[in-house]
Amino acid sequence: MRVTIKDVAKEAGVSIATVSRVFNGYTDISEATKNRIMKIAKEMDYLPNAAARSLASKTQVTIALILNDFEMNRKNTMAMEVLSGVYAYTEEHQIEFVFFATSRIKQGSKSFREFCNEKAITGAVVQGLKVNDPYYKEILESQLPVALIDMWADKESICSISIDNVKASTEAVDYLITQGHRHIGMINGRREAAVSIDRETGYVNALKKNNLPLMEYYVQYANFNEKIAVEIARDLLLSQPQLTALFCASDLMAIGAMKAVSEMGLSIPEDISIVGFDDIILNDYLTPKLSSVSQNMEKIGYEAAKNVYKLIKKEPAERQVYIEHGLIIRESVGPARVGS
Amino acid sequence: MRVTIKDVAKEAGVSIATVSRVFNGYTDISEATKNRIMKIAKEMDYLPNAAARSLASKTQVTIALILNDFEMNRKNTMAMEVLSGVYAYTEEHQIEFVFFATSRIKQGSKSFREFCNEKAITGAVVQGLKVNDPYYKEILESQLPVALIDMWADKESICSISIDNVKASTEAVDYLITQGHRHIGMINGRREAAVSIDRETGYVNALKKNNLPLMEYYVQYANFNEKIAVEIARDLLLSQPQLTALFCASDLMAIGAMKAVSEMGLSIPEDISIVGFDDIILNDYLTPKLSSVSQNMEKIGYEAAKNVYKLIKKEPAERQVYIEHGLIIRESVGPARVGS
DNA sequence: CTGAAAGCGCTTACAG
DNA sequence: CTGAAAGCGCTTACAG
Repeated sequence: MRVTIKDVAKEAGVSIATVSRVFNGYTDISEATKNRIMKIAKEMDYLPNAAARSLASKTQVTIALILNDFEMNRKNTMAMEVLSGVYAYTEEHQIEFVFFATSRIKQGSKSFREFCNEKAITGAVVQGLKVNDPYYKEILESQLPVALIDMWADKESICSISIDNVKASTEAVDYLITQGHRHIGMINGRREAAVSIDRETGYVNALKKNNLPLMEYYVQYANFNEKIAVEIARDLLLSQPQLTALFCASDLMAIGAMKAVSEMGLSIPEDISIVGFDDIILNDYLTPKLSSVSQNMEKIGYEAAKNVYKLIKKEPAERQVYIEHGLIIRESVGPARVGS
Repeated sequence: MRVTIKDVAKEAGVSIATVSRVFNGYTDISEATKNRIMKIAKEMDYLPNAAARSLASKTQVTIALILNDFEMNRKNTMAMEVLSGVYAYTEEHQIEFVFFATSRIKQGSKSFREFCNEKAITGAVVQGLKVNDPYYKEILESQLPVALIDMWADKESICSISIDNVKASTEAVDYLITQGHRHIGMINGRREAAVSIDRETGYVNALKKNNLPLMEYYVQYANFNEKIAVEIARDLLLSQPQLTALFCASDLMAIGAMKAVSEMGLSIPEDISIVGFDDIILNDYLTPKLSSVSQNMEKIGYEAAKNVYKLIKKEPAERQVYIEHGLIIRESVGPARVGS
């Protein structure tokens, strides 16, 4: 049988209330009994049962990490990194952590409120959600503190965490321009995704800033999908042969673009330069190595957890938190080819 | 405030016991009240609180996934896949799921029993453990049902899940021999790891079966580490120039070996053929693409959960469960170079 | 088929 | 500084 607070209390010759108090860090306990109880508890391998604790306490905090479309994420470790960051924060702060993987279909059968009810959630970090997902609407209607990763919502109980996608994209495209590129295409993600809009804005900003004309058809959408990106990139490069560089809103799409380029018999970066986004591990192993905008997903997860916790404690929290990003220069960008 | 069983009972005009019974699938309830309660519960977004349920019920099953050295796993998605498999099983069977990331250091401060106590664990799937980890010893001493991934323990409460590493390695080396290789080196992982021993046995078996002499110094240990593998592979190839192929006990080490080969000015597979192990996503993006033994970590996670559940229910479970593996042929293996 | 009541392992005012 | 007791949201024999 499991060891309970009763066992420890009996062993220490005190009431269960006293044992409970030492485990909750109350200060009005004599050092002597406190130490004795701690020692006995350690010997008996006792740790308060989390379920009982969360039931009995009105203040127990439980933060959920809700990962949408978790299964689809095999090629990058971003979901894992977010998990790692959220987990690290909850562990450091002794917050209960629960994990929930959902999908469009599952969102239909178990509502966000049902889930929160079931697990007594006090706050959630949500990743991978899209604006047309049922949970997005539910979160907007609920009062529950939520940190939304890579997604914006105008509500005081919600905090958005991401890198500054506009700025990061501007920098990436700026870098291409610095290398002499004047005709830069963009392979963007799903049109509706918040990050797509921001990354496109960044692209446009960079062109404007450098007085380069903005060609509408230079921007194509490949749904964050490698396979689609192959076709989109091929079509774009064939129809716009003056292009010398491609800015891609994800590394997976950049990899697709790279495939398209080599299938066309062109080389990177001599003919076409490519910059990706996310800086997934793969980049370093590609030939050529892919330059990319890096975002620290673990930090994003950590900060997301930190900010829901602020929201839970009703401390002032920013509505939009930006995490620093980077531009990792590798081999996929070179000077623009002459005559272009 | 959250909606509780009381709220639903009041709304439906029944006792909480009745509501509880319909949510626990009792059959001796009139269809009429059952349907009414379900309808009301759905409308109110009610789902039984898991903490209260696990406290009150003696039969509530909670399976933990314990991931050791989770942080170190950035380059492959194996941990994520195991998580995905375990999660899928627990969800399908309505089992409570809890996640716990540990490390050598954390194992020292929170014992396995304390953790199980805290989360009311009825069974655990454990991955990434080493024989000299404190938890390994604790698990051996405990009566708790545990599924150990890639690790063996001779105890009726423990079940081991992995691919048949001996057989898989034999097949991989056999394949190299089929391609004409007679001098095959092996870059193995940590000497103490169970999988290392099995994979080496498989290597030896293949040589024996084909009447090839076994040279002790053909086998080197690189700790499952890419960087170390670079050096080990270089040293091995320099000292044994007759080698035409390398069998590596992990893809990360194979990638290290590939680096060593190209740094030496040799090419793959013309000069040296390489086979890896694990079949991580990276393989498909390398140049040349890496051939490898594939293991379905998601399936392993799923089967691990299934088998702890059997153990929990005291159903007969095998002590050692093998999951099917594959040999994925890509570009890193060619015919042995002539004159060798 | 359904309800009243004890109990799961805790926390926390309330007394002293 | 410490204990007795109510209560958190459930489940489950026990009655009827």
